[in-house]
Amino acid sequence: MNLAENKLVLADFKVGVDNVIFSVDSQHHRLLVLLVKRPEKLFNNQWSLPGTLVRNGESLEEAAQRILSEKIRVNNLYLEQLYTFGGPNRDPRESPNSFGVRYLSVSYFALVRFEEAELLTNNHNRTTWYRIQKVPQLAFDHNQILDYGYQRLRNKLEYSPIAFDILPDLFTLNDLYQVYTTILGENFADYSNFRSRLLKLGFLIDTEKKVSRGAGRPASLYRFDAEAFAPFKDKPFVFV
Amino acid sequence: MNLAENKLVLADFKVGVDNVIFSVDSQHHRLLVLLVKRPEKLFNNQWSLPGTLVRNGESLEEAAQRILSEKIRVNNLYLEQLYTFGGPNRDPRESPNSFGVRYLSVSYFALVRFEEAELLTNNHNRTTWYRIQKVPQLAFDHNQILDYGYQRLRNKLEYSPIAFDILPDLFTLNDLYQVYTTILGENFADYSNFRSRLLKLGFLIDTEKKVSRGAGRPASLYRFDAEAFAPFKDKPFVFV
DNA sequence: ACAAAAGTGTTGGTGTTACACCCATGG
DNA sequence: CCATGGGTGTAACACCAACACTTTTGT
Repeated sequence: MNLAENKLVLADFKVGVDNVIFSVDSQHHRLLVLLVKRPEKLFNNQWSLPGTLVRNGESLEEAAQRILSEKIRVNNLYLEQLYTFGGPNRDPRESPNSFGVRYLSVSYFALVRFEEAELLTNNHNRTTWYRIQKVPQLAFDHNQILDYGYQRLRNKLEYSPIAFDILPDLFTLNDLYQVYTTILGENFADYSNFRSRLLKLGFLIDTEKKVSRGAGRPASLYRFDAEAFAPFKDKPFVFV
Repeated sequence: MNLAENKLVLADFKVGVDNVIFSVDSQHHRLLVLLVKRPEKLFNNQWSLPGTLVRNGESLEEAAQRILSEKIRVNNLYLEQLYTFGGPNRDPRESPNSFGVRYLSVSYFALVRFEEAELLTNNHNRTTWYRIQKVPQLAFDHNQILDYGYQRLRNKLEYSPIAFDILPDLFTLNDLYQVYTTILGENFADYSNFRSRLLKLGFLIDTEKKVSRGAGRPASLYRFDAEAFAPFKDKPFVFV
């Protein structure tokens, strides 16, 4: 078969799943992403997004769940599909003339709670949280995937209640505000209005419990009421 | 190889690309989607989204472009990736026990200008525009894909200048308003404010040319200035 | 040990801006 | 008859100020 004929032949694919897993360290106001150091020969010892290849009988989302649960133990998890990167020659395992098998990556976007997340298989620090600003060069096109995930995170934060998948069950209004400022940047809204607007919407329940963090007046602990949020589902701009 | 062993084996995929191609018939205020009647044995004569399988050396987007250019000739085109559907058993060509090859669909979202779009290969009406409300049951999971694309369309319309990929180069402000009402529904904004707000933003250029459509005062024709829009890129809620 | 100061959470007020609704005018 | 433009009331937000409750500091 010559090259011209080969161009008309259907490509055979292996499908990989790569996860962009975000978390927020509220204490230090840091946005974190989970990276793993590759044990495989290819890109050996380079940092990358945690990923795997899809097995027989496994859905894409199941593969995403599997690789996630191998790296980290969580109680809470938000997971959604991000984007599919599939140009030829994005994976060095492909032969240069595009004969043979192609590699395609379906990326997933995940949020976990930093305090509850327990890193597994952390031998020799091969699985670590990285500050988003300090992410090194990654294997494959994973920097591009990460950028895309970061953008999605900022967008979703504005209309979707994903902040509550990052925060613990009980949180102060300042905690919530801090999540927004650490992810979206300092200048996005006034705290005073942020407070009163969200409280008026009625899906934040004051538990009357108080916490003191260092000096200052103790803050009320709130929790998110998913049912009360239902009317605002997919309405744009609930937050900010 | 028994079933348990097989579960650990990497799946082999063929990758398909399916396009959700939207257009708006401004004259009749109709949102349209392009459907094709399948010539293949599988799902023969059922309506479906135009799609194809990815060939050797071809990127996903190239495949999307290819299938589009086979069905329709356009001057202008907006194209972006939509979602990847890849569960096992979504395609009847897969064997029921998930041995053998899997089929995965990367869907793309496209907008074309109705007046300029010329349907090709329209023998026996096998390629047609369908009103979104009248779409029949489609092959595979294409109804689901279409729903997802429709949702994306409505979302993007609010912050992205995609309306100008639907409208001709020159349009009246009422044309623009009609695009929004036919896609988003009647009750989304006041025409008077819609007008003045968009004009104040400065990316709509009045060409001073007038058109009379039936009775009434002639309307000014405007054109979209992409450069002047740049500052609003990715700013939420420019429109509506 | 007590009082003052400082720090943080909470609440309310004011001016500006954007929008819904309505009406007048022009071709 | 429809495009265009303007005018008014309301609601939301930015900015600012006051107050409440606690820890820290000074003597």
